[in-house]
Amino acid sequence: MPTIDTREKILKSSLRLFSQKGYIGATTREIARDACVAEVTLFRCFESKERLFEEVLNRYSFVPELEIIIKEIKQMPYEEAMYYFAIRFYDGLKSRKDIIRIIQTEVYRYPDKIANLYHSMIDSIIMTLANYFSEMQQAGILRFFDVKHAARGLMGLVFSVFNMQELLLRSKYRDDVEIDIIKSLVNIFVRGTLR
Amino acid sequence: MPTIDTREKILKSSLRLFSQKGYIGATTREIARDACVAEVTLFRCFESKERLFEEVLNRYSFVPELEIIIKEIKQMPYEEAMYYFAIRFYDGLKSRKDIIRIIQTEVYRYPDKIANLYHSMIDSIIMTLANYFSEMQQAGILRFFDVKHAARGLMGLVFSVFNMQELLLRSKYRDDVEIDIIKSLVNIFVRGTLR
DNA sequence: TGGCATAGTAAGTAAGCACTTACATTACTA
DNA sequence: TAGTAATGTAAGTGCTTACTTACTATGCCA
Repeated sequence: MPTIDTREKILKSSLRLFSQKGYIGATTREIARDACVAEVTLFRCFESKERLFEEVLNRYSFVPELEIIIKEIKQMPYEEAMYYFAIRFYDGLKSRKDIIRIIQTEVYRYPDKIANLYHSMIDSIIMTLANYFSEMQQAGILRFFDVKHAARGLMGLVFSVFNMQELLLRSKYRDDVEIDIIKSLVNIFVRGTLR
Repeated sequence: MPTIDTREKILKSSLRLFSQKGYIGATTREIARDACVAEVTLFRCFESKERLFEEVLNRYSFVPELEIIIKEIKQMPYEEAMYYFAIRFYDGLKSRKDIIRIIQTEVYRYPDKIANLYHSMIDSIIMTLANYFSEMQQAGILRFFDVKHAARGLMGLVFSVFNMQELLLRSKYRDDVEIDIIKSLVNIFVRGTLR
C-alpha cells in the first residue's frame, strides 16, 4: 500500500494539471513528474487515470464552507448580510479556482460524475439562500419575488465577476478593484429586493 | 482547391464535435466521418487540425447581432428595454450554444486565440450597454451607479441562467420556464437601478 | 471525347498515450 | 541484521493520433 503522503502529492499535482490542461490534455507522465514520483507509482496508487480523476473531484469540494457562511449571515442586517455573503462566496471561488475550472471545462464530457458534483454544490446553496430570502419576506423586510430565482441571480452575479476577473485573466478591468465591482452589483440587488 | 461546400460541411461538423468533445477530444477521423468526407480531404482543405480549429472560431462569431439589439432598445421605455435585451441576449446565447461551449471550455488552453475572441464579444457589448445606462442616468431616469459594472452584472445574470439551463442540463429547475426566471431577475435589476 | 480538378480508398509513418512487467533500491522495523 | 513494504528505473505493449503518400474514381467543360 502506498503512503498517504505519496497519494496527496499525486492528487495535488493532478488538481493543478487537470485544471490547466483538462482531463485528456494532462498526461499521467506529466502528473507523475510534477509530483516527483515515478509514473508507475501513480498507477500503484490509483488503478487508472479515470479513478484518479474521480478522487480529485471528491477531494476538493466546496459545499460545507458555503453552508457555514449562510448560517453566519442570519444575524446580520440585510444589506450587510448580502455584502458579506457575496464577498465570502467570491473568496471561496477564488481559493477553489482550480477545481472550479475543472468542473467548468469537463462538465460536458463527464456528465454523471462532474454534473452531480456541480449540482450538489449549487443546489444546496440555492435552497439555503432561498430559505433565507423567504424568512426575510415573512419578516416584512423584503418584497415578494421568486426566492429561488433570486438566489440563483445573486450567485450568478458573483460568479460572473469571478469568471471574468479570475478565470479569464482579463487585462481591461484589472484596474477595477474586484470588491468594488461586487459592491456595485450587490447594491443593485439589495435595492431591487428591499420592500 | 476544394469546394466551398466541402469546407462548410467540415466546419459544421467541427463546430459540433469540438463543442461536444473539446479540441483534443474531437479527432480528425471523427470530424471527417461526421462530415461525410474522407479524412484526407479534411487535410486538403485545412492544413492542420489547429488551423481548422481557428477557422471554426472565426466562422461563428456573436458580436454583430448584439450590437443591433442595443440599438433597438434605445427607443423603448427602460423596463421594457431591459426585458427585451435580456431575452434577445438569452436567445442569442441559446442559438450559439456550440460556440459558447467551445469558448468556455478551451479558453484556458488557447489563451491568445480564444480569449481574444471572447473578450471582443463581451467588451463591445459592455461598452455599448454602459453607454446606454449613462444616457439614462443623464436623462434622470436612472440613479447613479457604475455603468460598466452594471452592464457586466446584467449580462452576468442572463448568462448564469443560460449556463444552468442550457449548458448543464439540470433536472431540478427544468419545470421553471426560463423566461420567468429571466423576468424575475431583470425585475430585481430594474428596481435596483431606477431612480 | 479528353483533360483536369475534386474527391475517395488504402496503406502507412512516427509519435504519444495509458498502462504493464521485471527487477533494483531504499528505509523502517522486528 | 534480516525481512518487508514502498518506491524507483528501464523497457516495452498495444492502441490511437495527426498527418502523408500513391493511386483510383468521378464529374464537368472545352
